[in-house]
Amino acid sequence: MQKAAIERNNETIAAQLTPVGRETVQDRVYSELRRALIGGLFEPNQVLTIRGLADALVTSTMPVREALGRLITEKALEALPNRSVRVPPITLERIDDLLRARSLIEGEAIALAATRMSPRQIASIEAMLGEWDEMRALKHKKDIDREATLNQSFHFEIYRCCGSAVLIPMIESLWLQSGPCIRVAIYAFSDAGEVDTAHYHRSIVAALAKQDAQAAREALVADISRPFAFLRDKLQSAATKDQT
Amino acid sequence: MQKAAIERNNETIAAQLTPVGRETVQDRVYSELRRALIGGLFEPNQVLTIRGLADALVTSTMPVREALGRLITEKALEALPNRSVRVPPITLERIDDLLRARSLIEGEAIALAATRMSPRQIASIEAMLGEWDEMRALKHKKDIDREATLNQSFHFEIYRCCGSAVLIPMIESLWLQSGPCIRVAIYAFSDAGEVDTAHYHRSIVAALAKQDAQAAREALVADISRPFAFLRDKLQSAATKDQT
DNA sequence: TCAAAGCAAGTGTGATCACAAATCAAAAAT
DNA sequence: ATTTTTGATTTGTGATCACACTTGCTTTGA
Repeated sequence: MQKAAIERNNETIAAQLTPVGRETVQDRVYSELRRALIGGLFEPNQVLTIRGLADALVTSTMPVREALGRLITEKALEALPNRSVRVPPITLERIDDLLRARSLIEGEAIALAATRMSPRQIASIEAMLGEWDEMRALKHKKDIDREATLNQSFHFEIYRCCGSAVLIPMIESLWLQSGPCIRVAIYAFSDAGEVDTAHYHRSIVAALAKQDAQAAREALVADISRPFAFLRDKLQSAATKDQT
Repeated sequence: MQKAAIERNNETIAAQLTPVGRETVQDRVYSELRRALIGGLFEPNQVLTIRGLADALVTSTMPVREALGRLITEKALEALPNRSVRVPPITLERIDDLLRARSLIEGEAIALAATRMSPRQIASIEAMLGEWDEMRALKHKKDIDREATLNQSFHFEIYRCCGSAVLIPMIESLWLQSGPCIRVAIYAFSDAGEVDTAHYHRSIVAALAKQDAQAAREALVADISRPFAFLRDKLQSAATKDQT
């Protein structure tokens, strides 16, 4: 019996091959819609139809309706009484509400991460920061999508170190909910002149490197407050203008 | 033209009729599964099959699979790599993780509620407390289901006053996730002798009546920590016993 | 001229079917 | 006796269809 030999052979094969994964269509639809939502491809109040999305994604309605259902339970989308679904509208209350929740939960996550991050993990984050600067220096034209993606990776790389399997999905849900709002703010930013966004990220990394949980929390809150505050002002001025 | 008369007639009819509501089958399945989960009808590690649930609920597979998908995104259920779904297992890490998240978020919610609750709302909570004692005094036999339901109403009545449409769904998700754990603890409680659960709730109400946010937060954390701590001890002793 | 009724296109929901993958048990081979 | 293979059953996934409800427009009636 060549059991050991066969076993060894299988192992060498396994070492060379990369797992193929068995992502379902529904998963791909879900990821794609998530990406679109966080990226702000859909604007607030826009209604989405199952068949419309199915056509756009070139699948049948089945995976789409299940993905939509999941996004609705995460409050990333909203089910109207008409049974149609839309991207939730932006209101002042919702902005404040989201910012408070994000400060609370992401603040806790980064405070936990501050005491747990290994030097290797810190270095990884710092490298990211450098790459970021590089990109920003290179292209004078603003690449908002790339910027947003990098920002997302930066934050979640940190959050992943908090060691909480409960908090992280909640943070993902919060990003999903604030995605459309943030994107509106970002676009407004690029018109209203640039702020030094890099500064915030540097102070986050500095606090993490010192394992200073409180400083990390404060730096993070300052970072995520920025677009919310901007959007808040924008909405308020729009509201007062409507009154005239 | 009798327009005014017709209008008046319609209004009187509308006043007598109660809206019929348009709950879908999927919604009912979802609610039912939620109830079962929070109530601890399913035990940790139990796998659920779509067809099995569909038969039990007397519907087709369609509403069930969508409800399951929603529960999975809320982390109330877990999707195994086999694509089958089970209720998540209890581990020590998960218990601590859930307790931390619940203390953080529910603590924030009650702190917000403490500054916002109207005297009328406080009175409503107090009345609940009385009804509670009454029930407990009446039946010497412990009615765990009723107890749990009342506890749930008590907490969410308070949380609803926090005025955050973002926090409340997160709390619901957390209850869903800790439901099976808690139920295990509760059952163990009833064997291990009763603790004065009423005391915790009284101190919560007292803090709310004084609008003392910090005291309310602390009282709440003490309240929700109790079953978690109990369960934690139980698991740890079981683990050490396994080692022998 | 304007509101109400009627019609047609579009949309979500649930049921059913086909298919592929997983699971389990019995049979075969070592 | 243990392992492997084979085959039957179960299970999740995706597609399609039927039905009910909504919506927007046209037509009808006052």
